[in-house]
Amino acid sequence: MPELPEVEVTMQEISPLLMGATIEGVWSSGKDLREPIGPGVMALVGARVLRVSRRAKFIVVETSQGILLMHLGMSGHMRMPGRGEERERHDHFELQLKDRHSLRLNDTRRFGLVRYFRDLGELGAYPAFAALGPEPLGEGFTPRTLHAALRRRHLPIKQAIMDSKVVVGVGNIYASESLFAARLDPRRPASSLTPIECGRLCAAIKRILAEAIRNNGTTFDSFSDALGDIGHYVEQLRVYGRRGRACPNCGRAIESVTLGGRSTFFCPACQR
DNA sequence: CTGAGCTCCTGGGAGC
DNA sequence: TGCTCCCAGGAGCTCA
Repeated sequence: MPELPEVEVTMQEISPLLMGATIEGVWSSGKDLREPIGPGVMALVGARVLRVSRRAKFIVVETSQGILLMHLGMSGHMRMPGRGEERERHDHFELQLKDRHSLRLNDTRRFGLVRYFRDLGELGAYPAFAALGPEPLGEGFTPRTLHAALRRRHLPIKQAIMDSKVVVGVGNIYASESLFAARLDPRRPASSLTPIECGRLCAAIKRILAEAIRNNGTTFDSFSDALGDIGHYVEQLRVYGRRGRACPNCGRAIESVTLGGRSTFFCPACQR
């Protein structure tokens, strides 16, 4: 469910709740997520939240007593329940805040992540964090950097842009959408893209992700943001999940193929 | 280094 | 109704 736009929307919504708050208690379900929630998180009790940000699909909560890194995985979402609201099935982690609502992570499939770091240095040394490529909406992601990153990659371009070393935050939905916007066939070898095509793709990724953030992300079965609002980008999807329906450009039927084990949607006429 | 394949986990829907 | 199979927004691991 969550790709970069969903994580960004979530981060923006939990930020006001967390900023300046004092963490009174930390609870976890005892079930492992992608990895066990280590006992280190208990160091956050008594801490004051100083900063909330996003890097790739990670939410980073900096406090006076260390850093909390959270990832929503495939099925995670945050809620901000008030006092006395019962926990729900698949709630796995909770920050209890002094004089405020709590923050709860609910994650059905448990592919999410909650991990504690003592400081920014330790976070920066975390391999999954250190190896991250450029932010798609940042200045570090340009046609030039994209072309350089793709030059030696022979796998399909769709898979390449989902590789976080190339660019972070582009998941399965927005990969198809971005390639449609850039008029590029998702099956093309990444190395075959010309600098001009890399320019189109870079611009398309930025535009699609920014649009999705403005629309509160995409709702499929259940994505709702931390305020319980649903995302509306699903109404804007041009190709994803639309096999057999008409291409919004040319009217030809959208096709689907499997690339890297993930379903991929495209217009065989518009995308070359 | 690259890329293919498998894995973690739960739940919903299709088909029989 | 109930079973089995397939699929789902992510990403880390191993192996060739």
